[in-house]
Amino acid sequence: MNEKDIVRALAALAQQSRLQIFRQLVVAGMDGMTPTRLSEALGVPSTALSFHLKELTNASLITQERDGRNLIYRAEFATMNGLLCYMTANCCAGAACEAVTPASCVNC
Amino acid sequence: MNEKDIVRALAALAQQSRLQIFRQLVVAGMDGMTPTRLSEALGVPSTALSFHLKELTNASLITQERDGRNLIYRAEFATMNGLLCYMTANCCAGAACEAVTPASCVNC
DNA sequence: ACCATAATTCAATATTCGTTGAATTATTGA
DNA sequence: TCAATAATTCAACGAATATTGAATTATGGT
Repeated sequence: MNEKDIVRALAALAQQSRLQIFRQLVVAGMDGMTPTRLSEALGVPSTALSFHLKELTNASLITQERDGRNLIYRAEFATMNGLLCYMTANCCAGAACEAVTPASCVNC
Repeated sequence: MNEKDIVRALAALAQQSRLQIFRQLVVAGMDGMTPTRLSEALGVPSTALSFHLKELTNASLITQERDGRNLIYRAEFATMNGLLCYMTANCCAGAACEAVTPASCVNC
């Protein structure tokens, strides 16, 4: 994940509706959710929802899979993890400090 | 940290120059850096730098302290940590899953 | 007080973003 | 194939963002 990917992912999350959508999908886990359910749960009109789902998909923060006439969206945890790691990288030039490093960032 | 704070922080980081500034300050740790040094290190013109520093400050991602004729900016690790926690909260409805939870998020 | 340095504010501009409603595509079931 | 459901695309608009150069404020040293 390079700088451009990180900016893209952050921009995708830096919006109320999209942050809510993403968090909803994080909670849903591997079950995922359909646009219709997301729309009901969050009160986002379907046309706006489509737009936001595309933004999140372009940022690789969510994935899409078709199941009959429904689409299932799921959070992409690998991307989220990459984001968390990037932000704390090289913290305090490596010295012990007050900063937080996500548990799984040993190999970032 | 509520939803609005999170969106504000993410928006502040969702821009190439500001992400670079923030990371530079994360690396600098508690020493911090002056606008002049940041400008030199990153090649961001001072007027744009001021704008971006204000954005990051408004988002509580960095702090400002005066030292003589210099200002010293520092990363605010507490806010960054809040951000990391927020994104993984209630992951997979609490079930064991592939998601990452930052080490210090027990009390989020 | 004066000058130089440090940094910010202001005004203007081009670009990007979010939302809405209408129209369109895709899939299933009768 | 026809109707219904699921979801997306398109066009249009107002609002927010990033960048630039010029002007301004604040501080320290002589």
